[in-house]
Parts: sequence; C-alpha cells; structure tokens
Amino acid sequence: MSREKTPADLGHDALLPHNTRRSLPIALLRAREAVMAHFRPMLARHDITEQQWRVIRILAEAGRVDASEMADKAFILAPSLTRIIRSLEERGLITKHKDADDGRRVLLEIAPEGMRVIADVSPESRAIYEELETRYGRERVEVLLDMLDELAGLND
Amino acid sequence: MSREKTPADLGHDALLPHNTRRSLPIALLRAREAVMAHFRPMLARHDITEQQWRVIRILAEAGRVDASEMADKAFILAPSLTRIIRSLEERGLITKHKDADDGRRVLLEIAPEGMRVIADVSPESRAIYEELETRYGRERVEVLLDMLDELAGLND
DNA sequence: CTCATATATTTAACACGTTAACAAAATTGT
DNA sequence: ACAATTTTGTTAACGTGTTAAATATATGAG
Repeated sequence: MSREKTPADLGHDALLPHNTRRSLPIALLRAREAVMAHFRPMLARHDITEQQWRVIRILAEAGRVDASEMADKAFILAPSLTRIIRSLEERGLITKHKDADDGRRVLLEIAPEGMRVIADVSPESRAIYEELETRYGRERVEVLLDMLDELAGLND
Repeated sequence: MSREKTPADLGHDALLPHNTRRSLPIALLRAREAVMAHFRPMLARHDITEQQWRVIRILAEAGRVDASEMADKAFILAPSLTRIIRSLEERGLITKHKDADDGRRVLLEIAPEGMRVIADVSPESRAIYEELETRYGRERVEVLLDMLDELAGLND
C-alpha cells in the first residue's frame, strides 16, 4: 500500500475541495441511484421509464392536471415534460386537450390503457417500496424524508 | 376548495401507489436539485458541468487514475465518462495515456490548465458548501450523510 | 501456444436534464 | 380597443444517464 504522490502534495492543498466521498451532492446521487436500482428493472419490464411512471401515477392520483402543475408535482422540467407527454400520448397511455378557458394550457388525463399500466405496476412498486422501508426502518425513512424536505426547502 | 373527482375515487384506490410527495426517490431528487442549484450557476460561469468538475477534482485529489477507478469515484457510468474524458481532453484540462502494463486501461491525469480551473473553482465551491453547511447545521449534515450512506449501502 | 473466457473501454441508440430562444395566448395599463 | 408585458408551452442544442452490443486486450485451461 504505497502512498502515491498527487498534485495535492505539491503545495496546492489549500485549494482543494473537501473529500468527495463526504459531499452532499454525491451522497444524494448515490442514495438515489441505490433506491432506483430496486425499481428500474421492474419499470423496464413494463416498458416505462421512471419519469413516465411519475407522470401517469400523478394523473391517476390527481385526475385532470395541466402541464405546469404536472411539471411541478413530478419535478420534471418543461422541455422534458413536452417530450414525455408526446411519447405517452403516442402510446395511448394519456390524452391531451387544450384548456377551453385558457388556450395556452394543456390538460392531461390518463387513458384506459394508462390505467391498465397503473394497475399492473402499482402493486409491484408498492411491494418494492415496502421492502425498502422495512429494511431501512420505517421511522428512519420518515426522519430521512423530513431532513430531505428541509434541505430542499432551504432555497425558499 | 372543492375536492375534485379523480380516477382514484372510482374504486381503484387500492391500486394506487402511496403519495408522491413522501416518496424517497422524489425527495432525494428534490434535495439534490436544491443543493445543486447553489453550485450550478458558479460552475456555469467557469464553463464546466457538474460532472466535469467531479472528474477534474478527483484527478487533483488522487493524481493518476484509470477510467474504471474514475467511474467508481465520480459515480459516472462508463459511457458518460468516455464522452466527458473526450471533452476535457479536447479542452486541454486533462491528459490521457494508455497504461503500459495493461493496454486496455486508460490513465487520466490533470493538465496545468485543469489545475488552473481547480484553483479558480475550489474556493468558490468551498464557500458555497460551507454556507450550506452552516445554514442546515454542521452536525445535521453529518447525520444526513450517514443516513444516505446507509441507504446507498442497502444493496450490498 | 492457442482457444475460450473475462475485463476495460468505446460506440450506438434512445430518454432525460439544462439553458436559451421562440411562439401563442392571456393580462395589464392606458 | 390596443400595445406592452407576462405567462404557458414548445423547439433547439448540447451534455449526461441507461442499456446493449462491439472492440481490444489480458488471462487461464488444456
């Protein structure tokens, strides 16, 4: 185990950022990927992406929703959402209408085919989440969610 | 505040996943985006992406590193890393050599131009991180990092 | 040595993230 | 009513995420 020389040894030490492994951005990324690793193969079997799942799931929860509201709830940027909506509509999972009262707005609604996907995916998704919750600890998940919410809320 | 009817009211309730706002994947995504929102404008001013910053920062920390090790440390998938390396090399921030002992391996090293970026960006990055730490609470950051590590480690 | 297998990296194809610019419709002020 | 402004959604351009397949080199069995 010989310690190699690195640029950091050449006197630039004070300039370097703190250790990569204890940084919030990467830790959040790793944690998220670890969680999604449990869901992604299942979603892939049903031929939908994580984002597509978020969109149809929100439509199933909330009924008719316009694009801005969807972007907000699903945490998807408008340009991505435009593409996702196009794809979901082409596949017949959702329908899209212009709002009669405000011609700029696009109203989204889940289609029967989309409800079928919800019915197929939901039980599996639930099961995966519950196993995760059990393994990590139910209360610890709650604590973690609270801490993450607070971190996300620091900007406001 | 009239409660709208949704597909959920039509008897499908048991099929629906739990509430979107208390889900780990989205909470992790929101938290991460909130954190990155503090860094991104600064990185953009220096004309580098978050991932490019991770790569050169690791080279500054660790010296010569091969691509697999980099993928591991920076948590970037191999195909993305290939593109990022190409871009960083074209811009003269890093250099790339074939390993003499193992012709498959690609060794990466930071270039003087890359060290200049490190010197420019590091202090700003540090300052942003420290303000974040202060506002969220130093110990709370440590607790959160531990909880995230544990979540990421559930897979092993 | 040589063939089969394993490993490191790249390429390809498609989806999403990000920023900026654009187009269309609504709102506001006069 | 109408011009300026604001809001909503789309398009464009580029970088990254994800999976599968391809390429090149290394390693191991016989």
